[in-house]
Amino acid sequence: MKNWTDSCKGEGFDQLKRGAWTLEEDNLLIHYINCHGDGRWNLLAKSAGLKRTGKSCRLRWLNYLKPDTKRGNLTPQEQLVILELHSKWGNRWSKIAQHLPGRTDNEIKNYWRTRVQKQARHLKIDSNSKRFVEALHRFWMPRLLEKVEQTSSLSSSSSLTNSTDSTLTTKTDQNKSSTHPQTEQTLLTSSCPPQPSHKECINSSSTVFASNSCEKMLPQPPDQMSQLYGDSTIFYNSSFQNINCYNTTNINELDMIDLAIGSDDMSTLNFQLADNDRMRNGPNGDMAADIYWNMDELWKL
DNA sequence: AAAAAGTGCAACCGCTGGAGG
DNA sequence: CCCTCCAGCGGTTGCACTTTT
Repeated sequence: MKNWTDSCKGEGFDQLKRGAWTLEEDNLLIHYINCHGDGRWNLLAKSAGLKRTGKSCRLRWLNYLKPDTKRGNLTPQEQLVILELHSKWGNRWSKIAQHLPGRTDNEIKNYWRTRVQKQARHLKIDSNSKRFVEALHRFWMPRLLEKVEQTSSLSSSSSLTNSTDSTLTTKTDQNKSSTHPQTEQTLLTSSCPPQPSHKECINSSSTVFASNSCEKMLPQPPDQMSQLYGDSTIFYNSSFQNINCYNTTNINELDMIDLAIGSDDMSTLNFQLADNDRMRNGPNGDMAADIYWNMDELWKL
């Protein structure tokens, strides 16, 4: 079978450009897609006058130029979703990305490799091991939930979307996040069809929903924390031990995905300290404090 | 101040599978 | 079926930038 690269080696592809995209190229691609739509990427690349493979154009569009693509650090909510879904699905980045509106599979993959795997290295645990997953649920995710709560209280007077995107983005991210930020601001808003609304929530029994009407399906318990998150509404409880995921794009065909996390097998987790509270009382648990510190490093927001 | 090491992320690569002729 | 084209996925790389020495 001829692969993508082979199919691009024919006529007209002998002077293909590679590497970083220029402002002019971005403008060409955006303008062309605004006028003609995307798809048929090889044809699109030629028609738009881009000396790029269709594959490269597709990647640039989906990962960077497409409207509604979020930039900057992942919010604690997004990190929670990633950790949960990865524990269930593994490296199914695109599948995970479907539950994080505005985030790309590439971004999630990079997050996992640079942050999560780095933490696994610090702990000297295989990031694919059950032990590491347990560590995530035991130590990391509760802390993320705390972050969510803090964010919630801090941003009660303003929308979370705005506050997280602005306050959680480091100077470095601002510098790096876009090659041509001003171009995106000015060009990406024009003549693009609205993206489908996407909602996710985690209910009182820690259930993740992807639906257009999850609020209708679940009463909202009083002790539940909820958070507006762009087009999504996310509900968390505080235990986060069992998560069920309902993909209710078609509500009549509820697709329940059980994300139950085995929380009763912590004996395999070879940490010296048993619980979170003790871990946070540094003097009594140096090792755990180290872990805690390392995780804080990861979450630098 | 400069070099080395580390980090983060955009972009590329190879592969797979579906669609259509 | 077989072949080609294409879209999409996950893994990997290259490099700009930051931090450390």
